[in-house]
Amino acid sequence: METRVRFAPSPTGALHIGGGHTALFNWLWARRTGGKFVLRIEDTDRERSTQEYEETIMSGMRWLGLDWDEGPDLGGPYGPYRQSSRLDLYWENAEKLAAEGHAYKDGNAVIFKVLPNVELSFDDVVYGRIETKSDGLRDRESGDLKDIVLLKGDGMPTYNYAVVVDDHFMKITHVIRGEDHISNTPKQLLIYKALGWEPPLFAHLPMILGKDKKKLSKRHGATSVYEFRDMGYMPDSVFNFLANLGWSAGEDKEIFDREEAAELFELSRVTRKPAVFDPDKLNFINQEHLKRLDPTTRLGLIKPFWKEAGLPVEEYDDAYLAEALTLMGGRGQTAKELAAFSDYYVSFEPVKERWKPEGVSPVGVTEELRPKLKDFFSVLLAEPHWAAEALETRARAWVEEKGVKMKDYAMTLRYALTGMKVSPGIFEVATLLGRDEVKRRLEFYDLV
RNA sequence: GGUCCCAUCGUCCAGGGGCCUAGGACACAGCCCUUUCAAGGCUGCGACGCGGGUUCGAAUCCCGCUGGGACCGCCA
Repeated sequence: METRVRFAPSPTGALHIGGGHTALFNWLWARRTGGKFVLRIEDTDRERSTQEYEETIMSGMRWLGLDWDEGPDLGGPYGPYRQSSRLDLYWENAEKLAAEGHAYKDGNAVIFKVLPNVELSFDDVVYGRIETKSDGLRDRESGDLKDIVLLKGDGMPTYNYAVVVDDHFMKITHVIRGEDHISNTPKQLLIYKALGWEPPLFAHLPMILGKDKKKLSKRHGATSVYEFRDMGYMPDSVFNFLANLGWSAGEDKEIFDREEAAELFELSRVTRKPAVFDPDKLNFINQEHLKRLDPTTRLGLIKPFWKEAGLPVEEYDDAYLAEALTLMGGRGQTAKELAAFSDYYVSFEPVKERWKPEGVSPVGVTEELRPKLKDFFSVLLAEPHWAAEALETRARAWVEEKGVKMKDYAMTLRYALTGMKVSPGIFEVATLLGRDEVKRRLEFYDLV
């Protein structure tokens, strides 16, 4: 039988990390088994659901590379895929439950009667056997057995009811969702039972917690996938990072792409312990993916951040800019960081803003030192073969002759060209910047 | 309060009776490389929550405790 899984967000906010994690594992399982991944919108909360959020969630999923096979935009054989368009189905089956005595009406609402001592144990694909009875479904204060609202006063179904009806009619084979739903499962099982339907397999996923071990929320800073995009994280990295939460590819493999993950994924390897979101690890994974990018892709990623910083990106050709980024090597953990670290290739302005004569490590540009620096830079600028190796050879010869330290002069050059105390090899930087630009920058600081 | 779930380095994972003096990764520290910072290489720091069993042997199985978490909405 074909595997059918679904991700069923309610459009009451952007796609957050926890939702992305759930969607990702569903996607992985669908791709691994060659099955179908269904997107269903649970918009039964009329107050909070909006069309905008629905679109935001969908584009968040697309950004992560989680494509679905059936959904409100694509349609499919078991639609419609928006709960607000499936009301007849909910009404019909609620009516049936009421007619058979499983439910009763309370005004417009239809409420499922919970009987004591009903066996509701089930075998969770990741948690194993979960033993419970209907007796556990008690009210917080009164402690009485609590009936389950099926249809609300406004005619909309509740989550626990709609999810059963939809999963059944959409022929979902595996319900893969967060562990916070384990305790909802018995209620749903009760409804399956009353309706005489075969329940799907359940596979619950460990929660993602913040540093304080509490369920990840806004308090923990960035939680929507878009915030990560805006901070300069790549979708491949966020995907990779999320996939490693509650699952491992095995064999110490932790950097991978979607295809590899889809090939290796196994529900049986999903862990049960809640996972703490570690931004350091995300940074590392992002850096790894950043390093693996080809120059063109990398440039496409960095450009927006340069532009955002107000740099005249259009004045340069792509080959030059790509070369600059190649020179940057493994520096920077996010696109934003890499863009900030490499602004001096695109403009002299940020260099000027950072420059302080005394800021040059370790000695600063003192008037006493200036003549020597001028001599050094003049010699460099006079180098006929404008290439990193030739410049370095020339510089080494000069410092050796003068009996001074390369570091003092290289650092001043670095600072004048980049406005930073750290950069790739400064002769490489100078080479790429070109003789004219190097001269311009040095002249500006009266260093040549 | 009730029900359920979970428990290996600070964090993410591996290990599921002997291969474990517990492995990898992030982070952290140090060294090498070096004109600086990354990258890379090497080294170090660092965990089976506690107590009982079962067993020749337990991180691994069982029980209890403790500690976390989730749910108990006409929210999803």
